[in-house]
Amino acid sequence: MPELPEVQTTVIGLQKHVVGLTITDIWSDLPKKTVTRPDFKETIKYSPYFLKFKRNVIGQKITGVYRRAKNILIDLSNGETILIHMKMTGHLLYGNYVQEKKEWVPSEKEKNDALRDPFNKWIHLVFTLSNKKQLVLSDLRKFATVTLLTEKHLKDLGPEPLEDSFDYKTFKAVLLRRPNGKIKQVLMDPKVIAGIGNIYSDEALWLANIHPLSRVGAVPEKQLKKLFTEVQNILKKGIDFGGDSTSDYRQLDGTPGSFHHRHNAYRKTKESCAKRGCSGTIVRIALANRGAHFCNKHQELYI
DNA sequence: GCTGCTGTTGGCGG
DNA sequence: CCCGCCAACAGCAG
Repeated sequence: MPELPEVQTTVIGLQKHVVGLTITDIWSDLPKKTVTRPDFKETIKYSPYFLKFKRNVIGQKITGVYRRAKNILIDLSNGETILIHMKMTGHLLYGNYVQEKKEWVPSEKEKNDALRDPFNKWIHLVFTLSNKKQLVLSDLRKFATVTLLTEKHLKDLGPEPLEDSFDYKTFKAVLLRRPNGKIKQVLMDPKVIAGIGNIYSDEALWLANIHPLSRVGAVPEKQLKKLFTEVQNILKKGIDFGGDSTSDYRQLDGTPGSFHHRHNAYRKTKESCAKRGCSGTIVRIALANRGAHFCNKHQELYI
């Protein structure tokens, strides 16, 4: 599940490998679904757009790659920017590929066997680059979207939690816009803070000793300060470990990250709490159509 | 072979 | 303001 650390891990790989290369061709087996119009929030999102996208992208040099929230942004020499959102099971891979029959597979000269991992075989979009290698999108559940960036895409996003300007004052102010909201839901809302999803919200709340159903406005200052610190710590740790590969996520070279070996809460249901001196158990509840995992002892509920 | 679960985001309705 | 529910999809456990 790509959240901020997974997207950042991929962006770091792209900055190292594809900046300076020119896009020479684009292929997709699901052009209408994967490459959406920039106004994809509207009803006509599946109308033909792929040809226009190709005209704007083929022949352009990649001048820079960066991240905003969970979006990968690829700057082109003509001033356009490609936006890629990996949603739940999408991830980008880079290597030597060939098309056999309809499917794209790593070529014989590709020595990196990680690209042959079954999680990496759901290829629905291929950028061929000027060095004859490919940048491909593998996406088992076909939810990822690619388009050209417009102003509308990023305007409602909350602040970036790892930027220097993101201090405790900002954190408190954005959270308190939803004082009666459940703290886990508010943390995951991209309009409040960018980039935090289910995994990292579970882990940050475990570290900060706060129950996920706590009301934002009822959490004492001291605990809120700790949460601010732990949110930043856990996101940085996710990046340091190359992201989380509990599920489909893989780094640009096809290898799994290793943050999922460091979980204390996410998907630890029924296990003993790992906090020192805590005799609690990790439990799972449904919250906002997904799972919330937390320790039934040391995470305090503030209502 | 069925059901439910996995999770991102925007949209809709109460 | 806050909540629940829904859609897109495919694999997997039971």
